[in-house]
Amino acid sequence: MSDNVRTYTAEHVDDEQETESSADEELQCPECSGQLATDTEHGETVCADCGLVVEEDEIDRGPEWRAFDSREKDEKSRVGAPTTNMMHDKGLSTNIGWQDKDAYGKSLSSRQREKMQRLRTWNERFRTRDSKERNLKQALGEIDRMASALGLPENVRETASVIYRRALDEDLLPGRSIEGVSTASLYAAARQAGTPRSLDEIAGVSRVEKDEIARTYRYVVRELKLEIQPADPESYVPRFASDLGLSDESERRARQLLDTAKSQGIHSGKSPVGLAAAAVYAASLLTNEKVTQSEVSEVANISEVTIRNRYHELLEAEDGIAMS
DNA sequence: ATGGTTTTTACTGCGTC
DNA sequence: GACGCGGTAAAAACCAT
Repeated sequence: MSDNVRTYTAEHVDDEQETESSADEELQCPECSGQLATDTEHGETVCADCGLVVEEDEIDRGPEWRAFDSREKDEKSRVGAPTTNMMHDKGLSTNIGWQDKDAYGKSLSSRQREKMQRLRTWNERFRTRDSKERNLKQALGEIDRMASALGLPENVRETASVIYRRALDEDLLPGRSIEGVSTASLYAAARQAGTPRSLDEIAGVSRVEKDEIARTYRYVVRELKLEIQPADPESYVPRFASDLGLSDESERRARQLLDTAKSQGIHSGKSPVGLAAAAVYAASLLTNEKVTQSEVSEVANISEVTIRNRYHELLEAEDGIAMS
């Protein structure tokens, strides 16, 4: 059972990414010919694999037009102001008394009792479904807001929504804040999609504290059995490089450094961000494009010491290959 | 809670512009 | 003298147990 769930998600997520990128303008990267997700509609250009500029901090002014299955697609096909949480079902939901009495206070026949029991069951089902829908709506708004602030592409938001929805379905919410779980979902989605953001960055746009995000994230990942491999250092490279205004050449070198490091297993246990930052710095030295350690540490949010340690290791690994 | 590992903080010395 | 860089020791953060 749980196996089913897992494989389903994995495939589902993959599907989504592919259809997403191919639905947009088909752009293949000349360098890496990897997946290149552009979202011209929202003014974002994001390529996970190769050295294309990632535009950050863009504001998404698109309509709330998200659909999660074909049914919702039909219902939601409209443009307009986002639905607000002002719409309560205030007084509109049904309530069925628990006593087996009719309106005059008389007891019901056993057949009637059975019927009422069935009605209660169904009513309860619909009621909780409604509350979940409201919950979801709020969470999606939150996810969208944060994703916009971080300049994350559409497919990441989709994935985040899927994760959140599953968390909701599996009753992971009680005891946790909606915001916390939305943030965690987004964090997870960003990593799964290969455009990771560090916990710090995520925490910067969330209303929730960093360690709570981390806690919730771990919890969600464990409960939903999400398979999330440690972030690939290379996925940080383009962002850092463009933040520092480095050439494509440097970026290529940085990747190359990381590859050889990986092939030698230098990278295990080390923070991916640190490695990426070090690779970028090292590459800038190799191509004579002056960037200082402190500049790199600035954009990567990593200490200079770590950069130093890592980039020594990177260069050593490179030399080792060159010798043999 | 604990212990091992990694990252950060703070400080110092060296060379260069 | 300020700046970039390298190294070190101790503290803090992180992770698995």
